[in-house]
Amino acid sequence: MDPNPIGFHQHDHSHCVADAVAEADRSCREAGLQLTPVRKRTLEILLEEHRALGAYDVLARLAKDGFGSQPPVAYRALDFLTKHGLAHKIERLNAFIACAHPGDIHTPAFLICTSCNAVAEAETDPSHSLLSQIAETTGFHISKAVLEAEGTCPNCITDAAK
Amino acid sequence: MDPNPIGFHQHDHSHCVADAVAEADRSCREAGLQLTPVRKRTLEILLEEHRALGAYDVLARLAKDGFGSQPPVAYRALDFLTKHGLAHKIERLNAFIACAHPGDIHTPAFLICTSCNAVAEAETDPSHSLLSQIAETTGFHISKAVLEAEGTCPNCITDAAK
DNA sequence: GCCCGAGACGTGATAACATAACACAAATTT
DNA sequence: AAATTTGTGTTATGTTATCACGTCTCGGGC
Repeated sequence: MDPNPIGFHQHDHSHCVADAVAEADRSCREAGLQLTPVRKRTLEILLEEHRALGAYDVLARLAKDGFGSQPPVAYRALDFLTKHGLAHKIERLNAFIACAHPGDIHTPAFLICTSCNAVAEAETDPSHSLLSQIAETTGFHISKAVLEAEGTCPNCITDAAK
Repeated sequence: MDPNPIGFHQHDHSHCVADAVAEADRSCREAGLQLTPVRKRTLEILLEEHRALGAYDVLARLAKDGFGSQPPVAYRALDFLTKHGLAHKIERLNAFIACAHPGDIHTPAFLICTSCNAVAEAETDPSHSLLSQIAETTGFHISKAVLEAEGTCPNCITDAAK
């Protein structure tokens, strides 16, 4: 598997974890939100792995770092992060991933490679989206959208062709 | 809650269950698939309820009708139905619903009302979809897409305004 | 200073969702 | 007749998620 699956290309993220955490720190302070130690550590874990992690994977790491070892510890931290746009839940995988575009207003769309398990977050323009159109014609008011596609990423397509 | 939430409007489906089952029967025979008693009954259950049902809800009904009472019984029947386009899984709800457009080639999109729990299946044109565009620009090959929106349906918006 | 409510965290317990592994039966193939 | 495939049932277990309760801390109001 691709060791650093970010949008399906190699990437050195030795610094980007720290940068992203600092940015999260700043934006939380600005919004009056508490990025507490468990929450911050949870975000770091997601950023370090740079892939979709199950809540129990996160929990195991948190426990190893001296935080609580029971499921609610992980779920509460993940709820906070997802609620405030710092992470997303991939419904198809029952897993969580750090947001690739924090701060931006966006409806995230995910591309899940079933070959290498990489997950890429694509930026989307909400106004053009299919779901928005449907909503408009039916009178349905959307509060949250889930857009996820499963398939094969460019890297794995190339590999398979060999 | 809306007693007959089909696309968010009232609907008499006293006959449509039988019709849909007959149609499924026919298409399975044509495709060389076995619509066995458990599978057929599972489809009927989904059609009768006309809403998203958890696998264990389905299982309880199957057991009451004399079929097996263990989870695999329901999961296997639901797998068969979803695999062959007779039903869909709503990932956001971990629940299953009968397909509203069996036979058509379509990427289903769902509108989930968080107020009355109704789920509507919208027809979509795969070629226009947002995900297709993303796939095209990134070189990702999509095998399956999940499109689900949560929000408030027209009926509940009207009710809330009163 | 003290009380109090809100928010955060930790715990044990349990609920809800899903699959693995195996036995048996029927239908089909060899 | 034996082997293979497909379907159904069972037991057991694995995985994901929430409930309920006690404690601590931090701010604001008295």
